Amino acid sequence: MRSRVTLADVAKRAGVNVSTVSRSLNQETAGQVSKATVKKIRKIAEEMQYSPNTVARGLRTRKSMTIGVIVPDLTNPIFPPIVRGVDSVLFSRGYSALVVNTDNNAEIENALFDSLMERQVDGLIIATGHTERSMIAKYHNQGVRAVLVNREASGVPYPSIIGDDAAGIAAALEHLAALGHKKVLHLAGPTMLSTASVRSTAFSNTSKRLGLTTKIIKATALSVSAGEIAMNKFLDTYAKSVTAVLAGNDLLALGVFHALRQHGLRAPQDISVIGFNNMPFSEDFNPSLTTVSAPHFEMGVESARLLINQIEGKVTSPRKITLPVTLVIRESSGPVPKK
Amino acid sequence: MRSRVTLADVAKRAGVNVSTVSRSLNQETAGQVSKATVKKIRKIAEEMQYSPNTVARGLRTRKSMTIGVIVPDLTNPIFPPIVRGVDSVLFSRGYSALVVNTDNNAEIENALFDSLMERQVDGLIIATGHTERSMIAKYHNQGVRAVLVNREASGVPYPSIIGDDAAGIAAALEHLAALGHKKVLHLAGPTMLSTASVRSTAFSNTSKRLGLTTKIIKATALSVSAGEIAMNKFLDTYAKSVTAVLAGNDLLALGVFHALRQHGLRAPQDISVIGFNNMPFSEDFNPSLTTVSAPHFEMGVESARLLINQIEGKVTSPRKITLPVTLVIRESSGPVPKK
DNA sequence: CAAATTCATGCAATCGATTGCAGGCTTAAT
DNA sequence: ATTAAGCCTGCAATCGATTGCATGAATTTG
Repeated sequence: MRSRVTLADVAKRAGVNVSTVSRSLNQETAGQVSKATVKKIRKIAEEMQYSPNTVARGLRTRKSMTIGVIVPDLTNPIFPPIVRGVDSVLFSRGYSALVVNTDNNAEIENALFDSLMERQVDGLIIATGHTERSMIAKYHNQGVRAVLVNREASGVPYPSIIGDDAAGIAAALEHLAALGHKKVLHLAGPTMLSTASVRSTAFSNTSKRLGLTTKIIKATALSVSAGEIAMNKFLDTYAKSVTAVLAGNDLLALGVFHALRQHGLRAPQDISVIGFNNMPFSEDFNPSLTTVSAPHFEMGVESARLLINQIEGKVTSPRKITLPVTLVIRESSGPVPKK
Repeated sequence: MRSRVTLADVAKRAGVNVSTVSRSLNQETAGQVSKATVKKIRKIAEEMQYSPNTVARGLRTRKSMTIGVIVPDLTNPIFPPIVRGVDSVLFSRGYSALVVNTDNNAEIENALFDSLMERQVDGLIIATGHTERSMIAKYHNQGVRAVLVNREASGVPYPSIIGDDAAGIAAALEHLAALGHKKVLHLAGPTMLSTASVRSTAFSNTSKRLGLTTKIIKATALSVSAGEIAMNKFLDTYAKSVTAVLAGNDLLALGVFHALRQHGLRAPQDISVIGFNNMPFSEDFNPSLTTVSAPHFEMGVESARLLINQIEGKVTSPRKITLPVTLVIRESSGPVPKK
């Protein structure tokens, strides 16, 4: 890399001290310098194409203008929209995002956390459901500023931004009930994941209220293959015991599609299927997936706003922001099959 | 953030100078310190949970251990695998990735570039096809180290890692020819995108070799909606003039599906459709998409390797790495319809 | 045993910014 | 005209590491 223009270079050319250049170029301190000098220095800096060295500045100011974003796996299509939402806010405020993937592995998460701390990030946006409470507690003990996104926050000292999972589950079940379904399966994600347990609880509550007969099975991960395995196992023994399945997320729902196909069953003719998230391309699945749409981009936006306000001490942030979700009805849900 | 343990803290506790601590903790300089001292200092550092301040180190060493990764849009499903490939290498070598999205907008790209430079990134991984040659030239003039990924490199001073697009297109066309197709449409991406023009050229060459009759239309972007619009327009006037369409990528192919549906046509019964990339979930489309599988994760891996080797001056890097692709045959391609 | 190396450590400069303090100069007030 | 009160600007410390050079001790060599 070619060496870049420094404050000292500009100062020399302008015949002033570096401190004057620094003050002239910084919005808040420019008032301390005469208007004429500011104008002259800005012109020279422009000509020389001066641009500040963020690393040097960060050392002195103890701010890196960098935010760590911790996700389980960028390859899961709900995360890119969140990251882009985060990014849009961060960039406009002069921050950058350092995105890391934990693969839901505590050891990796620890290593990544250390790496982020060494890089002096100013805060953390945590989108991993898996993160155990102890890990969060550790962050907090170290005085790390953070917000949680797409993750429940109970008993945790950080604010969180979530979609209204309970309302989404309720809307989905009401939709099924309206279609005449009485026996519904819930394919839940692993309980260690906060979204999974929240949705699972909402499922139990709502189905009780609606008077539905239910079964609940658990997948070992929030992935297509885990969903497929769990659903296959279920179909092997209980095939005709339910007329609909509500999956913990869209990937699990996709796994359900695969399993149904392997059992010669079709959605929605034999069994209705509903997912959660409205992930990109879920409308293009075969059949197109009825699902609960969560505002992932906005969740990213809100989490970044909250974090930065917290960092810059602007406002006392709310404990929790719940964003509305909407049920998107597509082909995969239909009336109860006549037997 | 709580203030962290510094070298000086460790030095004081150990009763030595900071320089001794620094040398003891750094692999390459530990030899300059007596074994006993090294051992003692490492123990103390461990106890105090010392971890280096990357910002301070970076200022002195003029290395930020950070790499800028420039993509058009993380939301396009081919990029997350590339980014994860990049990340896997970077992390294991102690680097971090700063991922930015240009949305194929030159102005934004410029701003992002400046921001990356201010952050003293050690190099760039460029995955934007759009980047004009002039922009690349600018990077090079500033002495920036970079590699291109998923992007053609002709006439450009940086090495590049690409999939074997020509071979992929050839395989797809041979597959179509073997199915009896004689009249094939190519739905190309905008020519300003390097992958689009490479694939377009390969299409022309191969179809000539195979003696196919062809039509070529262009979408205004590599997106579902752009593909849908272009294909709808084509179908409005030339509906029955081809029996197959080879799309410039999977998103365009998905747009083709939409347009076909709107015209009451089905793939592959009426028209066969082939995409490019084998993006995640393309096997779950309706119908499942025949496509050319490109090794995106490996492309990310190789690009990161190349860049780091270049930065650390290990080897003279090759000008170009071409990774093999494979045709994945699924439901969307079938024999020519009997009329 | 003296001279020459080698070894281990400390001192201090450096990277490129920001910022508290001081001093010179201008302007205003008495 | 003298003093007080700004207004600008410069000096120098600082952030937390790395590293060239110097120094004194330990070891080797002749």
